[in-house]
Amino acid sequence: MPRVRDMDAEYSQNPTDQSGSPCDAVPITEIERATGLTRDVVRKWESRYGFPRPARDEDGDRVYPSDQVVRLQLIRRLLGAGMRPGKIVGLNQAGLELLIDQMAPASAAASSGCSQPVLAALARQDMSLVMQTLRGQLNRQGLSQFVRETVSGLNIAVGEAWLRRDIRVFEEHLYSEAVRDILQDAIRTISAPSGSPRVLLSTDPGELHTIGLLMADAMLSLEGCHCVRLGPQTPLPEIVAAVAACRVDVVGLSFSIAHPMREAAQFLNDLRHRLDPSVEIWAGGAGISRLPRMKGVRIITDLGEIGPRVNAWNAHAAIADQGDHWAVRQTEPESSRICHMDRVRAGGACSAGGENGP
Amino acid sequence: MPRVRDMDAEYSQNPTDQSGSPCDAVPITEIERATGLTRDVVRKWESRYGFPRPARDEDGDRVYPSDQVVRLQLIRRLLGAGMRPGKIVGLNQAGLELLIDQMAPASAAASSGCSQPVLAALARQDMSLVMQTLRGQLNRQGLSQFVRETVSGLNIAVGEAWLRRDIRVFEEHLYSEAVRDILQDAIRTISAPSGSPRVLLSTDPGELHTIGLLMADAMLSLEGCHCVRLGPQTPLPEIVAAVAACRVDVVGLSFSIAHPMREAAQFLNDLRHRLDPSVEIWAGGAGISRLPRMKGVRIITDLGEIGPRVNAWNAHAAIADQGDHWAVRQTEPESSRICHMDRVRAGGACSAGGENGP
DNA sequence: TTTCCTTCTTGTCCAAGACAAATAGGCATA
DNA sequence: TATGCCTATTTGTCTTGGACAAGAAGGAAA
Repeated sequence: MPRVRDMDAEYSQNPTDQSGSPCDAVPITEIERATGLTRDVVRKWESRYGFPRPARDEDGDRVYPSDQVVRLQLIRRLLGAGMRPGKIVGLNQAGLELLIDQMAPASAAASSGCSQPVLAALARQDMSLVMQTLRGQLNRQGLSQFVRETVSGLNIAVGEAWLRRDIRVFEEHLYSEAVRDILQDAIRTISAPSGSPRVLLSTDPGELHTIGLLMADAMLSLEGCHCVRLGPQTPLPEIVAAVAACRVDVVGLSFSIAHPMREAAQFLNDLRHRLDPSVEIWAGGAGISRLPRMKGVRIITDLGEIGPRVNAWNAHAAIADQGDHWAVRQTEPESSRICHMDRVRAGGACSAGGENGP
Repeated sequence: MPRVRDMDAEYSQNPTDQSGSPCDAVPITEIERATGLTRDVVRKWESRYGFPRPARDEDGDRVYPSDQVVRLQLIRRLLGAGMRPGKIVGLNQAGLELLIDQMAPASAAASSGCSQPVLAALARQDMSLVMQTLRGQLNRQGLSQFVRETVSGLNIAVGEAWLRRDIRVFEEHLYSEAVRDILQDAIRTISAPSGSPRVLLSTDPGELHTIGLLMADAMLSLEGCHCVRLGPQTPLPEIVAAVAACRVDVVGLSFSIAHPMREAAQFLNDLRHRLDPSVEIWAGGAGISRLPRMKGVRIITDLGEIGPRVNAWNAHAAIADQGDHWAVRQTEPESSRICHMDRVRAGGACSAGGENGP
């Protein structure tokens, strides 16, 4: 039965915030953006688990108090870590935080390397110290190790620090910008104008985490690949068009945890069907960590895989150039698709989650 | 009434695509992605205008033939150019293309400066030529003029070229990345670690166009300001927290045309009420072009205004240091708000609708 | 020409339910 | 103890038909 927009006093728990501030009356659209959960899901949770329990505005539309938004964000992260909605939706904040604590009890990532000093500097908004520390680490380790270890670890550490409320969202943003700055600068200094394979980098529409993309760009550039960056939010048909126009050999995509996995799977599937079979798809990021295996899509669970992967591609290309292109590519042993995609999960490339929303 | 999932033979126009290819049986989720239109809108059009008219799969779910997807994409473009749905939804493909052709008949912006060569190179995806042309122009003009004239003009030219179908969305993305690259590099070379005022730069949540932000960053850095970049999509409370924590003097915000104006107005209003009165708000971008004047918010209509504005701030700060801070600030003549804020529209860059919403 | 007001258009949200795909849990087998 | 299969439950996505406010258009008055 369609709802009737009554102004029943029953719903009068409206916060009557006399300043007119919107922060305690978040509309459902904003929830979608802030949490990555769809409207339908949020409404279903409400009816199934009794949470969230939004107030209503004068039109009868749902408006969520900010503490419920925070709880939804915590739930989203726990979901990404493998929890089931039935177990955690409806837990109060203390319960959620308890789960979080006992889930990532000082993970190795957070305490290794230069995570501690960076987090500390971040918490004081001392960006020059952050930059200095990162640059120092980059110079010590070299770009490859820096990306694979330091940035990966920091992404996880920052995400966990947010979860633990050690740092705030805007500090996460500051971190993102700092890393973006350093990576972009480093990539610029590598000149690989005509290497192979040619790789197109993007994220699916709705994905904003560009750090993962930059990390991939760095690793690929180091291997001599020619990277075509499309930036975030490229619609599928445009990716297809760009692949043809720019004659790329590989499409690299990054998915963050903030994104519904279902969509990522469908996106990859559609993309696979629309691309020439000779174009490979390499997908990475925490958003696809527990994706069912798909034919014709390579899941990159660790940035360290990129080097060997590029070498393999070039080897195949060399053979293919002597004819028999397809046969060789097809007989590629399927087992080479490693499946220890456990770790990285919730911690892969861009799990820092600093953008979209929270 | 809730639908009943019947398998009525009435709907048997299902394309029975034996290859299983999704190309002629596109689910509604894919429509959302491919067109940027929401499910709700597509369904409403179906009931209101009789288009699109999807087939149904065995579950009773809508599946769209690919030609209808194409028509929806054309409609989306015309909508972005200001047409009304009632006039164009339901037109056949020929009618839609006719409308597109007779619109956008080559504007002045597209033919000035180095727009022509850049557009031509872009249409061939010759990114090294694009970069070379832009860098040359930057060196000839200097950063300030380059930003104010070349980039501004190109943003418009690229947007119009997209409308005319001279370039595609992915080529617009390539342009964005190129400009981002060049601007970020140029900004890096300016060192102004401790200048004043300290400016925090962000966009409201829902805003993705970062080029405008980079342009502002460039202009501010040239004037010796210390810029704190928060990146796009920072929620309002986080901006407030960041202002306090980073002790900034000015908050700079960019709004693109793709954003509903009333939201921008409300955002600015809320922000104004939550910030300390001594913190100024400078807002720019085409999204606020015809905003009613607001107390305590400076509208920047032209990037050229930034220089004088910074000078004025520093002069006021000097006076304020001798007391009387507020009185002086308040008597600033309001008339300095020029109104030829037409250009810069959407930052042109990503206006193509590569993102989520209509 | 500009400003105001009314009417139409159009996007967003709602409720309640249907259902498939994913997952968990039990049980038998190697 | 591990592994595979099968059933029961969970959970996300899609459905219909309608309500409604913000926005645009069109017309009248200044």
